[in-house]
Amino acid sequence: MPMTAPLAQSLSTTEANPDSRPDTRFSPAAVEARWAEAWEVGGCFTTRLDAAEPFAIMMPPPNVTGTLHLGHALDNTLPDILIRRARMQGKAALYQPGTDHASIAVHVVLEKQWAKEAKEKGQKALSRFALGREKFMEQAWAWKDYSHGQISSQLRKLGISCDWANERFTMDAAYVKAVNTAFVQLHAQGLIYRGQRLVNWDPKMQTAVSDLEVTHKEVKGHLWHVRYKFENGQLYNGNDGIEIATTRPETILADGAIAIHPADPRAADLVGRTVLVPLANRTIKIIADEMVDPDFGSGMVKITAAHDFNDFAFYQRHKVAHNIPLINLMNPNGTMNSNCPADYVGLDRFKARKKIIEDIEAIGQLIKVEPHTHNVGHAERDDTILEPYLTWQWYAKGAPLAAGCLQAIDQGEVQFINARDQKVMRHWLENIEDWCISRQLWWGHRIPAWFKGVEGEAGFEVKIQEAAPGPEFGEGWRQDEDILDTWFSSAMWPFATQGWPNATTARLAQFYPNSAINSGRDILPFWIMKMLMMGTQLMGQAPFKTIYTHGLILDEKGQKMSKSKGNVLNPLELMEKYGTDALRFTMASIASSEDMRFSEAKVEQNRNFCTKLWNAARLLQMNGVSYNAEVAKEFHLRILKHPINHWIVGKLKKATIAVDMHLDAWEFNQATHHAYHFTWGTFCDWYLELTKPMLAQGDEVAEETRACMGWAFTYVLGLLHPFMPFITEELWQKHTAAPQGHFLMLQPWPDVHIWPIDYEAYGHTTLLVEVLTLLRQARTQYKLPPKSKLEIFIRNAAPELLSVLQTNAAVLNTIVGVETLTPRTQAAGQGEAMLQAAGAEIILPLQGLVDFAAERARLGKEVEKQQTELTRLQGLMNNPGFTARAPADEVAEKRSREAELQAGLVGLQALLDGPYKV
RNA sequence: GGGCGGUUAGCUCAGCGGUAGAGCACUACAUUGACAUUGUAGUGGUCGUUGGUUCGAUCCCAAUACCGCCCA
Repeated sequence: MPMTAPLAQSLSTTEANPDSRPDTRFSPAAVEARWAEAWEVGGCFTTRLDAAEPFAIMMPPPNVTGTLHLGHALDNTLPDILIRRARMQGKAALYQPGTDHASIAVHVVLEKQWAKEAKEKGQKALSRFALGREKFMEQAWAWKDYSHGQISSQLRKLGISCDWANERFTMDAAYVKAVNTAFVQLHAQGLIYRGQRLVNWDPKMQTAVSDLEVTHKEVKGHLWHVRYKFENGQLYNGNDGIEIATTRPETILADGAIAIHPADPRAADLVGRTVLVPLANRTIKIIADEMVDPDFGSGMVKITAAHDFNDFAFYQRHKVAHNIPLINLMNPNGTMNSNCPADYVGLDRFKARKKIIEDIEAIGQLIKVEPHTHNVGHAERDDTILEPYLTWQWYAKGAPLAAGCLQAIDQGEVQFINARDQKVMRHWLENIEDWCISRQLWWGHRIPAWFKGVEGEAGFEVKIQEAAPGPEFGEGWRQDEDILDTWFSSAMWPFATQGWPNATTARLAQFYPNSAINSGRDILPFWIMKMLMMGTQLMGQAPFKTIYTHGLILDEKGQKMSKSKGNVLNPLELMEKYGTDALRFTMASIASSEDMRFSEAKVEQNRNFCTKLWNAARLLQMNGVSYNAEVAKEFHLRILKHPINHWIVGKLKKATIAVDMHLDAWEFNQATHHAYHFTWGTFCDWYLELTKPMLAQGDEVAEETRACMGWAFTYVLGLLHPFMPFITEELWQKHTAAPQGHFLMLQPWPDVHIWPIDYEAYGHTTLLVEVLTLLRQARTQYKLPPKSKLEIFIRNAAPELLSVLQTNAAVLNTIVGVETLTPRTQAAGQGEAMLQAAGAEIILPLQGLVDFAAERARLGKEVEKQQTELTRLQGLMNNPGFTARAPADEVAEKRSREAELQAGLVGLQALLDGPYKV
């Protein structure tokens, strides 16, 4: 007989067509696209700008460098869960979307593209300098449009509920205005200055990068030992010169001094003498300084102030006393410049190194070469070996900006979800250096500074202002060619997105400071610290109240995901295969401040969870249960009679409280744990099983149960909605009696605190569940045929236990096959098994089914186990320290457990000594 | 060299003062019944080591070993 006929009769009125009976599996693809659009069209994402309590989080703006990866999925799912809950709680929830122009990263992307295209055509790769600034910017904007389109469509697919109407890009006109204003203000406050010093220079991109963007890597190189001769063939202690070891021989041509440790025994003899720089034939002084490590190399080092950070510091200490030259040997692209002898001019820095070694060897001054491993700075973005390089740059003063942040932290204005972040942040702030904020790139915010004359020379002038200097300032002004570090603009994200510097915008007043910020721990110093600086300085208040960071997503083997390793998982593919809800739930369930191992198996597990939920809905539907807003509204908890219905209300309340508590604490993994186990383990495995016989009764119990099930499931959907928006919306809409244009997404969050709970009824059901569990165990253990029926007895049962078991005779029958349950006073005898449950003895007549030896062994083990626990408890009770000092409920609890064990042991022992005696 | 973490079941991880939990894996049984993307039951751990605090320590403190990340 086909299933559909009887089913159709039991369908709820809203689902009259039998053909629309849902399949046993949830098909996410169509459903997701439909709701993503309906929510947006239905205005669900629009931020309330009324007096509601604000809850604002700024999206960490993805770089417009391509498409999103799993890290983005995590970064956006977590805040979206809180935002969706806040929206349901009736708050003015704002998840501020937007993208970051990602200056150097976009430069790298474009250059890679050109290199690829050129290779295909067999041509030489284009450089941005050949293209020119204007054409370059056109290409960059085109790329931005492409990447932005990808990103926003992916975020929509992820179900991220942000206020798209207010989306921002860090290079929008209004944002540019904000950045310029910030630069001018910070300069006026004396926090930005121009300085000439060594920077980390990327010769490939031809720009400065900040200290934080330098990755130190171990590189296998060499240590070249070179003889520096004394002038005119002089000898000291029989030597015609000194030995200097260097890892960078190409800088020899710029040597300005030799340094030796003052405590070095040779120092007395050598300090103050001069030596000849090989090949250059200039004389330089030997100077004492404690920076030298006497145990490294030859114990003396050459000083090349324009090409080494330590040497530059040495230069600052000694330049006045010793008139040390500061020689720059390189062009911005890493080739040797005209300060070198003609033979070297124009050579690439690494070719020059090779040639210099050859030339020094040719004149007999190369003593030896040793292999040597050392740390070399690489550019984080393009992996080029960086060059310490002398340039003029703009700097932001670290210390005063950090002071404001430290004050905000000290005063508790900002809370760190992860205590360690506060330690790390303090460490950064307390050891801060000035921040190089200018970059010699094009894609970004051109610095609002105007120059006249040659920098470093007399008559040079600078003006800091948003517009070009007018004619009243005379001719010859030019705007600084440089742009700002990307982090300068993203540091303003919490307020520049809300209308700053226009201080009167309602959004700014409502949403600043933001409620929280969320990001990967890896950008704590880049972004979160910079936002703290800008916020405290420009807004006078920390930009957010809560800081949450998470670790990195690793693959299932604990390795970093990377294209070269081929272990990258694409969120879009996972969403297609398992559904967005499964991916979102997985993200929340693995969220951690530590690095997280991600695996497809976890997504699969959560896809199964979706299937479970889907089929639970099917069961309700097949039983004529409606679950929707109307049912929920008309349902009155106070009129509930049946203890099992009271029980599920209590369980749902407990689960919701737990989910709320963990979400408040940003403990997403714990929140999903409670939501998952309540839904699957309590609601589906127990409640939906317990209610089957209740519904079959067809009386007022069935009626009440049907109503309660529908009510409870409505709230289960609400509870799960922030984690799994699509499937929950689909199920809710499928049967909802709510008017058109209503969404689960906008339903009130379960307000469980007003739910009355009948704890007595709840407790009785707990007893019932305990008995059912024991009987299930017994059925397995005694290998009872699955469909066999039992006639059992109960002894020493408390009246409430007896009552709940008798009330639920149908449940006992359906779930554990108990046909009759009869109280009796006689203990278990021959051929009977005894189970201890809820303080009573349940007796199963199992004539012929019990292996007496095995049963004796089991009971013996049980006695042993209980005896061990009893002994421990008795020890505790005899310990006056415990009874006197432990909390009273703790003592009372142990005491009652002790009594329970004692009674139980008597029963077990009686069985062993009586019917089970060998 | 400095800073910050981690070490709990075969694997991945929760828990964090009253001698331990989940998912996966594994074992047994079940399957016309919402769901085999299933159900029921079970196996599996001296919570890295050593001290200390405490009536009581996986949990707090200290030392130590190993592993990891960040900075220099």
